[in-house]
Amino acid sequence: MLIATWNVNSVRVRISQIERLIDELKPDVLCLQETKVEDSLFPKNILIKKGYEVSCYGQKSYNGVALITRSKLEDVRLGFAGELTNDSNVESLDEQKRVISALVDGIRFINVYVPNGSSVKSEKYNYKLNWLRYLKKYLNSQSKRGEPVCMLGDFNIALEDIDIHNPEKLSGGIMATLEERKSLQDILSNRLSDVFRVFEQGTDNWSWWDYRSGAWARDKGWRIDHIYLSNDLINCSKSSAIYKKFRGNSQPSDHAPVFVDIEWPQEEDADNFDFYL
DNA sequence: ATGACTATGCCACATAGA
Repeated sequence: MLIATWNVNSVRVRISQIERLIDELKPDVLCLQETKVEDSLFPKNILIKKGYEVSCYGQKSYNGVALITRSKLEDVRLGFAGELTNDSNVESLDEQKRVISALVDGIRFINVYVPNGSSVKSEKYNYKLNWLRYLKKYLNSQSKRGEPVCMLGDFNIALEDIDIHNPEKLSGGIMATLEERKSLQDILSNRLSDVFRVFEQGTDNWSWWDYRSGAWARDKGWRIDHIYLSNDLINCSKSSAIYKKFRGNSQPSDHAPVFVDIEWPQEEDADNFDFYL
């Protein structure tokens, strides 16, 4: 099962590139962030014609997330309210459309677009930290169902210094403060792992390059787009990579797609298979 | 360097991104 996440920075501007990604990789699950469009204007039909189901949760101009899947989308949950049904505070948080989840082939996909935070001194930084507190509540609530989990998207946090091209200068700033990193680690705790790091331990693996200052040409990026798998799924992972070439497209998103390939559904006797060869 | 690009909304620049 091939799973991909991509911050497209406008689904309408990027739709032909999304089609190309689908034709090239044929992902089973594609999660988009920053779709920047209200649901009635989301270009669903193009994707349906390619054999996909689409569920989107968006708004005009800003934010917006979507799930695009080959298999049936089940138990779709929109916003924090979709999971935290008894929390009256989530209504105002959901004014920004940043989280959608669904069951696909028995896996709970949680597609998130974490707020950027602007700068550490900004009020938006507090909004980000509060949003992360609710993401933890969300995970705590959904984990009671015992579903295998794939939480993925644009986290707007570089977890380690090796995830930033210039940690000496940028560590401690927005997307790389101790507070943000601890918040995300706290959400992951012992239940979710960054699957990219199972296959690649080095630096210089970026998923986002600023449009400005020739960041792409100079390869000065950050790795802020992540795929987290629960322990049962980590054992099924076969590969994970950043599809860097899409950042080199003409009129690109500033993010590249990230994907993971997992063995799913699991082979019945996978452990014994080698024995019989 | 409170900058640089890019997208949106409503057609002028302001806002947001990261």
